[in-house]
Amino acid sequence: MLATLRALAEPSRLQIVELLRDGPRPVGHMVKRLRLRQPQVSKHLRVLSDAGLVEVRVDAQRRIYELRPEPLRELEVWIERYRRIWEGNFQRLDAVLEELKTEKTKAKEKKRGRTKQ
Amino acid sequence: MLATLRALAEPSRLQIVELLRDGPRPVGHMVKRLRLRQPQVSKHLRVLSDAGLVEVRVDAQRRIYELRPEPLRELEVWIERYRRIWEGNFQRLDAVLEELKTEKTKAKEKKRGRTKQ
DNA sequence: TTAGTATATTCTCCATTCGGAATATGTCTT
DNA sequence: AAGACATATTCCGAATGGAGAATATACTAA
Repeated sequence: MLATLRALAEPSRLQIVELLRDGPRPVGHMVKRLRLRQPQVSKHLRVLSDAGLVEVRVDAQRRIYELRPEPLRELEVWIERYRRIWEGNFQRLDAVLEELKTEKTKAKEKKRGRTKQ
Repeated sequence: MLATLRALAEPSRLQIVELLRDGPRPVGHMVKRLRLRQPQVSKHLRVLSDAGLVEVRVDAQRRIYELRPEPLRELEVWIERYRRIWEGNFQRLDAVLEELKTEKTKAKEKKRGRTKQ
């Protein structure tokens, strides 16, 4: 999860992933497409590979990189848990504030005047 | 998109976001939950705020932070575009390899013996 | 074997980023 | 007003991470 995010949170790597969305590609193909030199592309692919986001297939001197679905699925599942944020409302805030207030045993329930607004 | 990923790709910030999944919370609440001191929490919240992932509401001396749905929705939409990777197959690889081969005008169509496999 | 092609790795430099400590700002209470 | 409370900001040092250049590895072709 975190590994996936860290790998994706870099412009060049995100570009590589988007490129691979169209299907498996050899390194040289990406070098031409992106504004990166071959060593950087290889290094980024290494990171993506360590994160499990891509896998390699060898074809003679070529290395064909391909997206692996699992990490993206995971990420999708993770986000799904946030769905209710843009669907139902949840506001159980009062209870939490209460908890904090009463921590100092200072129950004072009279604030209605919000400073800004 | 990238901003969202960058903001989420940090352990403490990811924790903060997960914490806020349960609803809006003041800074002090997070300080107690996480293994972070108040200034670091504020700093991370700053980053999350700049990325549009959270918004603040002022309540006296308290700042109540709350998740904003938009960036997460965006992220979800982005991932949706990858669905076919774990659903349908796409393999249009041959064409790409061909393209690369013929670039040097060296049309040689006889490789059947993949090195490994 | 030698040359050529495709990709990976190493090293160095520079910028970014995180945590800690100290301090600043703003609000409440009395 | 003063002091307490909640949060934000600044400065610093250490660690991380990315780009470039040079080099290494691996396979192919002749």
